[in-house]
Amino acid sequence: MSTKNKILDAAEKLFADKGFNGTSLREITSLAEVNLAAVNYHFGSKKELIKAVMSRYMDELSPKLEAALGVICQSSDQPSLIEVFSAFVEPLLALNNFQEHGTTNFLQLLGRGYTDSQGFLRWFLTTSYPNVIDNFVEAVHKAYPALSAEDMFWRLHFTMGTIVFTMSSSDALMDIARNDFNNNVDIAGVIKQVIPYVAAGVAAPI
Amino acid sequence: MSTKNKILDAAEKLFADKGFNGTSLREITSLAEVNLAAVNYHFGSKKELIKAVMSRYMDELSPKLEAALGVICQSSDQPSLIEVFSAFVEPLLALNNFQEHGTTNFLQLLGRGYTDSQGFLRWFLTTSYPNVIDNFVEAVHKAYPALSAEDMFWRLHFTMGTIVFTMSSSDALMDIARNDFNNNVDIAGVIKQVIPYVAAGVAAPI
DNA sequence: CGTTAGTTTAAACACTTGTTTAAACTGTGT
DNA sequence: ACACAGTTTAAACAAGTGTTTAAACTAACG
Repeated sequence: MSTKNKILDAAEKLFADKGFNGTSLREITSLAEVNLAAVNYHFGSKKELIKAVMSRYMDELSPKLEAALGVICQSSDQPSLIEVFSAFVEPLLALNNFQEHGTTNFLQLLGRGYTDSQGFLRWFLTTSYPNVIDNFVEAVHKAYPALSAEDMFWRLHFTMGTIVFTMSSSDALMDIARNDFNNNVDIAGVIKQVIPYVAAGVAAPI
Repeated sequence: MSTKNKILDAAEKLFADKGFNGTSLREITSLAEVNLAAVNYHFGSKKELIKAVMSRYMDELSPKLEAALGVICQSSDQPSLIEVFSAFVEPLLALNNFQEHGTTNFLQLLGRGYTDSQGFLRWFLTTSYPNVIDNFVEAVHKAYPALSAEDMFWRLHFTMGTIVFTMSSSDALMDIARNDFNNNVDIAGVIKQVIPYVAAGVAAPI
């Protein structure tokens, strides 16, 4: 495996676990078993490394999401909100083939991107991958045409918050669920739980 | 104003803005216009300062929340979920009398507590103020008895995520809403938007 | 072989972090 | 006036941060 990929793998794991601010380059290079200076040689800076970690996932995920949402938009039937949100499931779970713990890591990283780093990552993501968001908004509008643009705006952000916040602490939550309910739930189980919740939230009467 | 309170006020503002990890003691003491060593003299460590900032709010808020939720629990009628969540509104908005921008600051800090600091703040809050959570769970159960303990657990965490995530980026969101919809929304308006969403989410069919 | 571009390495850089020290200052009570 | 507890202060501490440097290594090509 190349030095570059060793760094990306180690950084991904540590960033998801402890946040971008909370992870030092020395921790990353030590886990990756490469020299400290290799990060700046291959990526230029820590900020660029963060972008590279996120891009690796987004480049894999965004075409699949665009496609799945596009099918819903172009179908002649009116979709249910459950169907719209379910379009995310398979592409998200497929990240587990792409990388070990890919689904969890990506969703945790997404959450970090919103809370760490004063929003520079949010800006990077929304400007780099606007089609995903556009298709999503269109699909939701098709499923619930009565929703005004402003209500839509707020409810999509509430949904984003639910997903991202849940996933960024999903390890702790799954531990609690295991202890308190003897129910061995995994990331797919959490996604199954959250879809009815957000679908009902978006569908709430105005 | 005492040195201790000057530190608490400055720390609160900076913590809410940039997170616990992202704020240095020198930034705090410089904004508070006190000596650097004053933090360790009055609070012992940065960790204890974080706890103190949160405790100041929780000690103000938790009796009011317990009371408001207690009323619902002890009433003979079955409450709606909208009523349960509405019980939070007045105590939360009252924080604006307690401190400038108190509502926003507190909710942002709560969000930081879940994502920064590897969960030590979550542990501190749930063990220090268990009655609030217990009363809340009881009220929700009364409004929706069919919900199993496990489903309740997940949906309450989804709700927590919605609130906390929304509020931690509420400034940016309100700006967007102002630009895109010419609608001058404030924090009370956001709360009005979010209550139907979370109520519908928790009430979703199983 | 010798050259050269690409990569890895140890060391140092300048800077920031939370914490501690010991001296100076403050006001209150004797 | 003195003493003393409480508080503030400047300075230093050790440890950790991202980044840069220049030398060493590696492999491919003429």
